[in-house]
Amino acid sequence: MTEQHFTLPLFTVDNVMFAIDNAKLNVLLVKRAAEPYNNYWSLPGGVVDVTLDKDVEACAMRKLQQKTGLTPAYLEQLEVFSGPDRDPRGYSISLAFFALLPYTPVSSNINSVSHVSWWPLDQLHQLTLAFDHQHIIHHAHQRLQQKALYSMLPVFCLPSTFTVGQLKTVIETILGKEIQRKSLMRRIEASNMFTLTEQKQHSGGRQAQLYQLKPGVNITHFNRNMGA
Amino acid sequence: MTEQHFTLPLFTVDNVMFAIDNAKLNVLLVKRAAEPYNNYWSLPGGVVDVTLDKDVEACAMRKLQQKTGLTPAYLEQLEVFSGPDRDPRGYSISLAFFALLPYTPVSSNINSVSHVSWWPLDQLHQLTLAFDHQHIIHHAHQRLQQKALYSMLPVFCLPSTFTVGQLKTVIETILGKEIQRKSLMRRIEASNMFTLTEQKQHSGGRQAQLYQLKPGVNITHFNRNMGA
DNA sequence: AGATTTAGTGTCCCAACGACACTTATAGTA
DNA sequence: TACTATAAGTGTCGTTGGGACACTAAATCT
Repeated sequence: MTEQHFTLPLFTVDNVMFAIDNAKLNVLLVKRAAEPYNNYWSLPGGVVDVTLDKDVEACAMRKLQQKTGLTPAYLEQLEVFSGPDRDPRGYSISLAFFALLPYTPVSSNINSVSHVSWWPLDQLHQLTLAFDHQHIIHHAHQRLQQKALYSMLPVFCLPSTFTVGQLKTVIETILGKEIQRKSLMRRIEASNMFTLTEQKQHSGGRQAQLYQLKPGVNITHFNRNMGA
Repeated sequence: MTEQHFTLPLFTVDNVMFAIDNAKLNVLLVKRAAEPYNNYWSLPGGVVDVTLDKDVEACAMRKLQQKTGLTPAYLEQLEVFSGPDRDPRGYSISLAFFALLPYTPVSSNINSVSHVSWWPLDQLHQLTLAFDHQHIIHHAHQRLQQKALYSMLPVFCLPSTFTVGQLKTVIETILGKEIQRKSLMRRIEASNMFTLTEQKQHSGGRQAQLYQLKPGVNITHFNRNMGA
């Protein structure tokens, strides 16, 4: 492995992918298999390949696919983190992405990475992550909480059809506090983003209405405050 | 594992700096003095100097200072624009910043750039800008309008002490529509971000109360919808 | 002194939402 | 079959923020 010395800063992409499992918010991490931070858990990311990636979003998607086998349901730019000290190899610039997905177990037999794993967010402080990835995750989490208050983003943590109860649980998990079911239904109604389907049962209760995203709806354009 | 050889994309920083003059929203542009797009108007920006810039924000500030002589009152990351076609020299990645400043005339005798000038936003469509800068400005404008609705950001287009009337004019210029003075005063009150000072007159009317940002207030953390 | 102009207030109404009690539908179990 | 637990969904009150707009206040101009 050749040690590279940059006169130009190194530009990389990192992904903070969230999913909800077992009523907990999880982040997808990969164990590094190279120096620096060999064997440390880190965010899945990498370097842009100008022959493969039509833009940085495509790069982020490709890296996620390649390193974790998963494809996010939602992806957006979070923020650029930069400086001379965040990578021991020298000045580096990283564009962090923020991604959501319905929880999917990961198989860790992906090439080039020894391990892939979902980690509950509330256990991350026990780990020492590579680079400033702990810091990046913290920012991503804050963004997720912000957006959960005033947008419908959390639906990307659910399958394509879902019930109000499921969405309520997801939002509560993200926010770490309870919300009013009534308020959520009003939001769903007012957003005009969803259609109904048949029915579906749940653990010992009345059957819940299934909702579904209307095709071609831009979910990021709904503004309403909740529990602020 | 084999170390792959990548053609590294060019990473640059571009600044969309807004100011209000003559009841119009203006963008600061510089005339390029090199290929490609020689003599085209463009956003002031450049490449990171790892010896000078402690991070990308510092780079953005330095480039603005160096190319235009102005220092923004507010600066935040906008978005990363990337792809193989936005720069004829090849694959490029640009982090765009979004900046605000009380209007200040520019002197165009800055080294390395032939001209610097404020351009009214509503005249930009008459120009052909370098690269995808028109596109970037469009995004920045949308962001500015969004934030003008639910934050106090527009105060950065005013001197450190200002009147409600001035702020009203600034917001109306940004949004392109009138807002209620009463509503604005309620927002100022509710935000708890400002203190009062003495008085000041205006063209043929009652003297207006001068407001001032409280020290150490993070202006980005006020959420309230206006005119949405 | 009166007109004009801008600053600031008082008040009505409506929309959004938290809170919470109430009704409805389903599964489990006696 | 009835009773109970549980989750889904509704009705409604009260609060809050903000649009609309008329009103008062203070300054300049003629």
